[in-house]
Amino acid sequence: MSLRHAILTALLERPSSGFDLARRFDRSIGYFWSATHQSIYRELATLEREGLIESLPQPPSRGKRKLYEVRLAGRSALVAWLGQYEEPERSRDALLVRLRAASVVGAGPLVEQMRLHREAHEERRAEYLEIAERDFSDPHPDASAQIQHLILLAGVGLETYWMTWLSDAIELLSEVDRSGHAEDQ
Amino acid sequence: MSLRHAILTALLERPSSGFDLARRFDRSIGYFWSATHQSIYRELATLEREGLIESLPQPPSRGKRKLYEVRLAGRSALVAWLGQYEEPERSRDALLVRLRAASVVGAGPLVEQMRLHREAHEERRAEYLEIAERDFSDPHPDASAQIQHLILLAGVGLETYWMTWLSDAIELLSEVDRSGHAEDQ
DNA sequence: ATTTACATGTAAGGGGTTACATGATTTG
DNA sequence: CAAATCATGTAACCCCTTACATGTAAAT
Repeated sequence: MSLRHAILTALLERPSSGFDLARRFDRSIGYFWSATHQSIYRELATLEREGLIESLPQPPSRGKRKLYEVRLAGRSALVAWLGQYEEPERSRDALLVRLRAASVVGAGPLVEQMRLHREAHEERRAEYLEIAERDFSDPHPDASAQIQHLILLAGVGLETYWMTWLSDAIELLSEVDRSGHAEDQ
Repeated sequence: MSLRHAILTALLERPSSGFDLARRFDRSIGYFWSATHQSIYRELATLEREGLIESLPQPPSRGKRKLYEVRLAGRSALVAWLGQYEEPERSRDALLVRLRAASVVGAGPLVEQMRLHREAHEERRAEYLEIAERDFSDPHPDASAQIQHLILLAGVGLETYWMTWLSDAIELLSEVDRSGHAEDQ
């Protein structure tokens, strides 16, 4: 149920088309809730059917921009959702599952994969820092900007965390590799 | 595709029933890939149909334990999967989506939710530390134990990270609340 | 004998991904 | 006018979750 509320949030800030939303997701809400254009279009259709958003009147045709804006019912639904408590989800990380498998059948090419993951996290971190500098360097930000900055910093911190953990992991796996393989246990 | 490989890993360590796996997942692989008993039973059935695992011959009946073990093809499939590179997934966190919404419609009861999340992360962290002390205090662990310890420490670090970030976030949101609401922007 | 814990499943539905289809607009 | 880019959608499938159904074994 998060995608629809992410969409409502984005549309409240600025009426947009599905295509716009897809692009905006890639560099803001998408840090913590990525979405493909297909899922966005589907959710937009559902939201409109339910009367939470409406498309600005334009001749509807396939290749034409279709702008949506949030109706009052949509804003209420968002506020209501904001009030619902959800337990924190357990994270799902295929790399950790691979590492767990490596503890049984040997690391194989996993160390190299971890190096690539570390690079990916480095790049993502750099990207976030760039955005932070560009969009949140105002010395007297309003409340909204402060919160958005905080969210971005959550991303920076997470990427940093994985970078350091991966470095430790790579080091340990390399040592283990040198001094007898896991398979031999 | 991670669940099946998590299951193969667990079964390689010890032939188990679906019920066993569900319990073992709760306190090991489940740190990074949780699974309900329903999904485990379904995947076990699929794996058996595909010939990657086999059930030990016993009169199959509904309320009776059904032990599975991994066949050679299953081990090969696991090793093959281990060699496949996957990009790191973007994390999905409904709380961050809520916070993003709060930057538009105001924080409302979100601070209290964040306190509860912080508590949940504290508890999970304590749980992991307990397991670490109980299972990984051997001064000369073998390679497999070292890797499993490393995975557990990834969990500890993540929980710690979210605890500190949430503390910062709660503090900022409280300040923002005191000095004029986000809604008023 | 009944309750509780153990154990295995089925069914429906939600939400997401990948692949594919199609039209409109801009640029060389 | 051809190609690239912008833009909206459909269809099939995958994996997971929630709710429900059912049977066995141990404890009181």
